[in-house]
Amino acid sequence: MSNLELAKLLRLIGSYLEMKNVAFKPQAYQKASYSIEALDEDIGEYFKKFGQEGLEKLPGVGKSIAEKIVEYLKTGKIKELEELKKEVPVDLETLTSIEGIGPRIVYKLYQSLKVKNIDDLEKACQEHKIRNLPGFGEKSEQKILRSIKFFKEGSARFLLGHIMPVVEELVKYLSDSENVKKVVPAGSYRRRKETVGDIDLLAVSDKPHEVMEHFIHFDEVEHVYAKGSTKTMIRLKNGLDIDLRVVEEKSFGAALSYFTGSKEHNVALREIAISKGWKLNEYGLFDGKNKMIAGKTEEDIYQKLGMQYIPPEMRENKGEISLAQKNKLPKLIEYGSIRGDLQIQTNWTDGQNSIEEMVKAAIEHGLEYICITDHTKSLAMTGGCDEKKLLKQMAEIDKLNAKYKNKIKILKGAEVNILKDGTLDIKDEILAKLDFVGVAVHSHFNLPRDVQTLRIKKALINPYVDCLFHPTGRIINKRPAYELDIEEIIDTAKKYNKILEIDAYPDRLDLKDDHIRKCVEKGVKMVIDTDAHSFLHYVYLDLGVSQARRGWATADDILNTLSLKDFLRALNKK
DNA sequence: GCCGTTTTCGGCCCGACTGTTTTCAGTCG
Repeated sequence: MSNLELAKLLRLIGSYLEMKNVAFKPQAYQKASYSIEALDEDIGEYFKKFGQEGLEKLPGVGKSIAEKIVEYLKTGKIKELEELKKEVPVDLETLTSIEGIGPRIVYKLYQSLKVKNIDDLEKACQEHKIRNLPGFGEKSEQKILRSIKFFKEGSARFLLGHIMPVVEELVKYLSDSENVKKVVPAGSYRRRKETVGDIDLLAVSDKPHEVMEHFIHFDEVEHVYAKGSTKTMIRLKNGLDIDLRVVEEKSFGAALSYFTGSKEHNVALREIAISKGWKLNEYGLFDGKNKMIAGKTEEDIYQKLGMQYIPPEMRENKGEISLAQKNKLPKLIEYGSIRGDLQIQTNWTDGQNSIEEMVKAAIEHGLEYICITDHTKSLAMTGGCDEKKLLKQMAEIDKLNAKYKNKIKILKGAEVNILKDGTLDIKDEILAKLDFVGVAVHSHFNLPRDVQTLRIKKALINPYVDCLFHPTGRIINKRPAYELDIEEIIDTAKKYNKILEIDAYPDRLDLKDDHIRKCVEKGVKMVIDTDAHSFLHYVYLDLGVSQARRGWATADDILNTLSLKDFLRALNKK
């Protein structure tokens, strides 16, 4: 995990330099930071093998940054950063994660009001100290307060996609112990909710003391709240709280069901048990004479209660129980069943990797086709493609298709920007040459609901457009969706045979579960894309599948479960 | 601070938006 830590420090140096209005260096640090993050090997190991010279071969890393990396590897610190921190002792990372607050503002507020952290900032707003500063006013004060509120509401929960690696690592660490018979994460993590508050792990073991001892010695543990033989609670270095419970084998299913939830789902199950004169709790399902009739597996419990096994992603008591009782649960889309990724950015715009690098990684990931969808020209900050650049990219893709002929198919596409009036920033004649056209909103988030809806509808019904990317524009924990009549967008997609995207990127997951269910009900087709900006991002495909399963989608609802041939046929039918 | 099949020095994605302002600074992506 030291790669992520180092990347964070480099990014922080960049932010400090930005704070002081230093030109160009911030971007240089940012770039180097990406590069470290993208390295698929531990930076320490890499350094051992290739030395400082090797570090300097990493894109964006030159002599100066390489030296800082070596310093970090040897001492765990970077002197320059320590000095910057001393000079301006603010919680820069947290402050700048508030929308609308960047390094420059942090600096100004520190200089004038000694604002060091979010609490200081909130207080300064409430005491109306900010509105009197040059360059600020009443509105900026209110905007900051709103952003803080949003940040605080969201930040207690972790993004599922961000914590999955460490949870999986922990589960593997526990499984590797000879004293652990099995270990499974329960809770909202198992239901694959887009954010989780904490993690509940369940384990079966004959030697709980040894297991707990092993547990608290996991590398990432920062603090042990409590340690007992059936329950131990710890906090990881990343701030995530984890409870481990050791249960008896005969109760494992009951405990798993109980701790997986949701609470509402469990209450409904218990009511069904009661109606039969039984009792259901975390130890098992018991009949009127208190004899245990199920509990070892969840399957047994559901069966005894007279219904189909309900996948965790559906357990929200939103109608799944009555369907299960009628044996009519949908057959949810399976993990690993996506065959093509249709939203991929490359270094032609704001992606980290070249088209070829993305292609190679896609092949390794077992994908049968991908679509390159770089941003278009009006998104200037990404170096968006204009018509000419798109044509050039198409030629490049032709070459790569020849080179990787029997391994993968690369489709030509774009993430075309929807302008304020609902027109697109790429001419139709060029769109006509693309295999797959996605459109997306990247500006004017604050239009009135009806105007926004009309704008997006107009873009979607363009005959050359196939799909609406990240339809609601939300960024989880950061920015709410724009005002939008999603039902009307879904109806429009139905009417004009358009596809809506499930963007699987961890902080987007857009469409969200409820919207997906509406699409399923109305027969609107969807695709699951990673919105990859790096070859590392293909792993997020299954996060999209999780979201789709939470929206009760079957493979039929998701077009990129199809083979290339069938997918293209489905596109051409439109 | 990094980079180079037009450069080892001189560039470095840049435009829209917001909230402040009478011309701009800061953020976003």
